[in-house]
Amino acid sequence: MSPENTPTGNVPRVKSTSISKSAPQSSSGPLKGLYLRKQDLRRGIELMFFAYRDFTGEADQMLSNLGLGRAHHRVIYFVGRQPGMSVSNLLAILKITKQSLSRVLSHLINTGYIQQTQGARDKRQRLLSLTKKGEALEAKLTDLQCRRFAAAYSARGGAAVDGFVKVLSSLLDDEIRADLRQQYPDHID
Amino acid sequence: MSPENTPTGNVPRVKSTSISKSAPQSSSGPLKGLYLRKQDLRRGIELMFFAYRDFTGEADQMLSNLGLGRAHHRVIYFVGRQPGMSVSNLLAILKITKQSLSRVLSHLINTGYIQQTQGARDKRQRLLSLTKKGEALEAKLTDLQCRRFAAAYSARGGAAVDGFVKVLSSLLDDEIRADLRQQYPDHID
DNA sequence: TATGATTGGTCAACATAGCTGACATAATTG
DNA sequence: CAATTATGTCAGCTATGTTGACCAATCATA
Repeated sequence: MSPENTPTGNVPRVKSTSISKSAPQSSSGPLKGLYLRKQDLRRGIELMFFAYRDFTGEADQMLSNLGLGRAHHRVIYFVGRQPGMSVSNLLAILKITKQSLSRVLSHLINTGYIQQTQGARDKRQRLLSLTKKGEALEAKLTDLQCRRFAAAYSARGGAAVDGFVKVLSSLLDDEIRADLRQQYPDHID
Repeated sequence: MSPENTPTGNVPRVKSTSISKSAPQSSSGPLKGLYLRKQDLRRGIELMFFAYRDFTGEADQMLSNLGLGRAHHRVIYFVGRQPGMSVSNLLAILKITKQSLSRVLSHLINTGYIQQTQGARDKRQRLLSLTKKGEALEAKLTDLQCRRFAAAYSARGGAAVDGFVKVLSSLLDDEIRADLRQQYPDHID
């Protein structure tokens, strides 16, 4: 059989785990707020897993047709977001080693998606930017993901989007949240 | 390049991107809803990337101390969530190949985190469940992640949590959303 | 100006976690 | 009995992360 999906007989049913809606919670005191029940927290965990997978899935598919992977996508995305970015800046965002970055970045430069120019103030710096080809790909990939977000956002409305952004922000490590707050002037935080 | 952002400076400033809150949007028709501006959608993309990384980071660390990885965590999590689950069921949830699953699952069985029993109705099935050792690890890992969610949820309140769940649900592929709706009786959808 | 720190690159080796293809075994089902 | 299903296994490939060791150019400063 095709090993991946097609549950055939047994669909992911989870009766046994699901505590009934109004059942009191064993591990906690009284009235922690209904959204803090263990089942709600676990739903959050699972939603993150599934949503992240689906969110990246379409782009991953498009990338693999070009012989690229998700790591290339990240580089293209963040360089496109901030052209003229230095390598160390990119490393700080991605939080991977320079050896890991080197592999994908060299490939993107060799295949004409990214160009680098020497820094004016500091000549050691390689300032990265997208080529026309890189811009075209970035636009296609970002459009794909933006469409998914636009659909979700408009299906749920502004109040839901607000809550979404607030909660996601609070899931971040403090340091990262501070960075993002700087970058988005009207960030909800 | 993409017409929306273009900082052209190098610093992580995104001033040029940030159209003022009430400014009309160039690429779209009138009044698509303020949260549908390109910058808002990109913020969503980035929040997903950073939040997912931070969300998994602490557990990854704990796992690596035990010589395990994120793939093991997923298996432990979903088996813990639904004890007695069959291998094909798990494959359907994880959407990886049986060869990939085999590697981590065998390891978890050999190291005593997971046990399997023959199915009663269908003797071909291997029904998976956590051992005591597995339960202990699952509890530690899930608690870590639940604490992060509990902090975010209580920092932002029930309305925000509601929006968070709604938007994440709408980011899912339709098929997955249907599955999750079944599993959570009071799922917002 | 000499020294040390920073920016960036490179080689080599390794680990994790995905993938494909091919094949095997046992049990169920028609 | 034959086909399908559930599961496992061997072999090999790829993408993307990791360490560790070095090197070169440039910058900043004592």
